[in-house]
Amino acid sequence: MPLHERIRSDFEGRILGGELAPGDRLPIEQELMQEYGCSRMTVNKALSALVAAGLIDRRKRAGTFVARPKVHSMVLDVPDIAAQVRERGQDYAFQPIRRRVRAAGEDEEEVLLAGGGELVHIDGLHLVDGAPLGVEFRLVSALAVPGIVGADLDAVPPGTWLLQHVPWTEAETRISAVGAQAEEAEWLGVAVGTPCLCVERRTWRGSERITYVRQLFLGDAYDMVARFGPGASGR
Amino acid sequence: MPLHERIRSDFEGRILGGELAPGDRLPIEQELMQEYGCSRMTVNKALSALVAAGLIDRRKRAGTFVARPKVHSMVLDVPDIAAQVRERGQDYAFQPIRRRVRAAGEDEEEVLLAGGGELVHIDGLHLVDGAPLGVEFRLVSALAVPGIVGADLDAVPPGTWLLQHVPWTEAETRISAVGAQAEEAEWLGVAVGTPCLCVERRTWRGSERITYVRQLFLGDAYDMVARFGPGASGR
DNA sequence: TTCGATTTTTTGTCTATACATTAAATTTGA
DNA sequence: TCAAATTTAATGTATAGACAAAAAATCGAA
Repeated sequence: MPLHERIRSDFEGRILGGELAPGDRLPIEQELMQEYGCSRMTVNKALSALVAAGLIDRRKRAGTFVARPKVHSMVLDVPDIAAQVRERGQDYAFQPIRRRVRAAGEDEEEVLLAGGGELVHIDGLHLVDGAPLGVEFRLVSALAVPGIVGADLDAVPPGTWLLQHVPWTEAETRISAVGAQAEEAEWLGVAVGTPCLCVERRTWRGSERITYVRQLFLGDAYDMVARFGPGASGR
Repeated sequence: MPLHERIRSDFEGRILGGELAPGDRLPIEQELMQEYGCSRMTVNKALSALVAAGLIDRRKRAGTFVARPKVHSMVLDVPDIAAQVRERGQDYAFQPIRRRVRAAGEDEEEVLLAGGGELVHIDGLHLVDGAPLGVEFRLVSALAVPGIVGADLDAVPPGTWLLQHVPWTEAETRISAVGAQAEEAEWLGVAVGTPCLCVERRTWRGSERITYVRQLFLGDAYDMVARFGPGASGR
């Protein structure tokens, strides 16, 4: 393990373990140079990494301090549904319901997404061992993702297809609980009003909108897990 | 803007904008030194930051490449409910329902949490402008958080109190959708079976368990937001 | 040809030093 | 006394150079 990495993880451990509390002061770089018998650049590299991770704050002339936790952020594992289901030894399938290419409607969301072009509108069903797990309503910008128009989405669910074909994305996910509406309930094969986990996601590449998706999962069959901790900031 | 920062944001922009696609090769450090007229350490610092952000991969002898997006993880901002509500200009209050100090029950979760000591059991209601937003059922280890026994939790919700007093924690959150049960529905003032967002969280400091909480939020009044992208790794 | 050893290229780490920047601490001046 | 100017202690940025480590590329021999 490189020295700068050792210094970093030393202090990471002390902070996460509670030995160093928020507001506590860390030794100055000169002292750490002596303690670890290394140059200032090495110490600085270690501390810079801790700054990037949000664990410490540094102020010129004042020193280095354990940061107070600001936003309590966690890493949310967004499961690849197909992989997750298959991991449990069950069978996954995506069943397309509808698919058309159309112009954007009145909705501002649709107008922004289309960006002057057309929208590919895809509805489908996630199936586990033949039983519905969730329904999905998706819009994709034909301008931003030209390949989507001719793509074969019967084999691959559109989410997976997009992940493989759209290079780098920024996304925002909104999670809430709703009761299934009439049409949704019918597809899912449950009573109207059955609690479902609603996942809405908007995706960008740079400033260009790629897709909007709204997924409705049966509440008792699906849940999401998030972690917060030392492994959270790293990838 | 420092030079290393400029180099970093240059490439960040090109990658996020799609100009550089996953798998594309970046110039070697020597070329970047010439291009930016700086030393190798400066180039290296910029590229190291991009590695930390997960935007690029580097291999010795092979070079530097745009990374393929890892879609499985997003950053979930676990909101301090009180702060979030007040930000919207509404009034937040926490109404304690029950509070007692007791021994752990049969449940393995409770035994592990107590760790040989007692448990502080707190039930309460989150109120927005006087109306229920969610109910909360919480267990705190009295051994791990001695201060909790005498804490005044009428003014401050226990979640906020813990955040302020047990700073750096590791946590696991499970999110699902459920229908409100009889007692819960009564406290929330809704019909039994109303869809609710269920948030379960276990929290550690190091290997010591701190708290377990199960929150039930009205589905139409509360949602969670997660982000994936360049801003995700920062805090 | 094909496997194994050697070379070469590129990144990874570290040093020692220099000067810039910021803000706390101190001194100065009215 | 209090506020403005100065000093100073700490971090921030950058340089040039050295050697290490890994893996792709090349070469050599069975």
